[in-house]
Amino acid sequence: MGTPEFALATLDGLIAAGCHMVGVYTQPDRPKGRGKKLAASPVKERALAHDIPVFQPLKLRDPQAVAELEALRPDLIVVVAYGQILPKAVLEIPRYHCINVHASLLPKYRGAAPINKAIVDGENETGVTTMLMDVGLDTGDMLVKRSLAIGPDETAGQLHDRLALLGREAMEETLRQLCGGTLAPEKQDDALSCYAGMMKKEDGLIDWSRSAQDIHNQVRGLDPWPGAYTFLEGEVLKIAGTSLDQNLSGEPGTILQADKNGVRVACGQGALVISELQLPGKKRLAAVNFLSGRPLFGGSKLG
RNA sequence: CGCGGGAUGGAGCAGUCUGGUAGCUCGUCGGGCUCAUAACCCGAAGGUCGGGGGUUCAAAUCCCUCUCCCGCAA
Repeated sequence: MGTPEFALATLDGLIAAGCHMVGVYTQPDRPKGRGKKLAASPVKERALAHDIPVFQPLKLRDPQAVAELEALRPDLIVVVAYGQILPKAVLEIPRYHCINVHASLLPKYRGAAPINKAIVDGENETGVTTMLMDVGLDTGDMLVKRSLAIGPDETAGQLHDRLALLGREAMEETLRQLCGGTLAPEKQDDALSCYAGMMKKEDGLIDWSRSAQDIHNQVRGLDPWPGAYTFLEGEVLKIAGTSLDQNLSGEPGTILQADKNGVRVACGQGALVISELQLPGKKRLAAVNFLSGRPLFGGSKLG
């Protein structure tokens, strides 16, 4: 069971491992993109390409959906970013377990947006954890953990891709242990847990009174989605590709310099160097190109 | 048919409403200045104005249509 791109690596791993998959569950096709056209999830497309039966129940709680799943008689259910909470009735179906791959070092960052939140919080390490699912949200006993260091300028998109691969590895190791009978479930320490709720558009609004480091974390943690933004003369201005300049300072939100090297903006502490900017209807542009068509001068304010 | 913005020399934009010699900031190339430079000065090359059709003496500009890109919303 899985839905977004993040789940593809693990799905590929299972396919490569030669697992016999009786079915793939994914979220129903939803209106997507500009034309509001129905779009299949990445997992659905991959499953179809491998001739694996696809199931897309609107609600997994629906007794009919539960019965349908039961009829498949799965030995094991692997869940990666499926997007629906599995009810107790479903958790009890497989002969062995329901195993989930989660993109954080549990018990930290349970929930929907662990990758983004870890960066926004300025963490320098994260990872993936596989667990035996229970009725709680990412609260099951942990099985295999893999960690990696977060680069100082790494974006959520980059980290996402690395963690997806790490997740596949963790899942493969978990399967080896399962087959070898060496699984060693470990309880989570709830006292150390924290949750990463779904990211919202508003989380991208920049508060220039915060430190340059904090804003830098926010920008890369929300890149490529939902994106960090501020306002330029009443227009939404998305920014990306930031770095720090601790030698400059000024009234928060003030543009200190704007040239081919980037747009330097004063923050509560230090300054932020912006190398990519984007206005509504325009493409994301490198500072040098952006400034060619839209000159910015020191002294003007953002926000 | 969800709303909206856009496609103009290599890059980013203006010009479109009020049809009539293609403009700006960069980049590139040549020359100059300088101990030197991504700095400054002078000069040059480079464009079927996204594709197709129509109106007109004349279309980047007006009308129809197609393709692609992006913001919002989901």
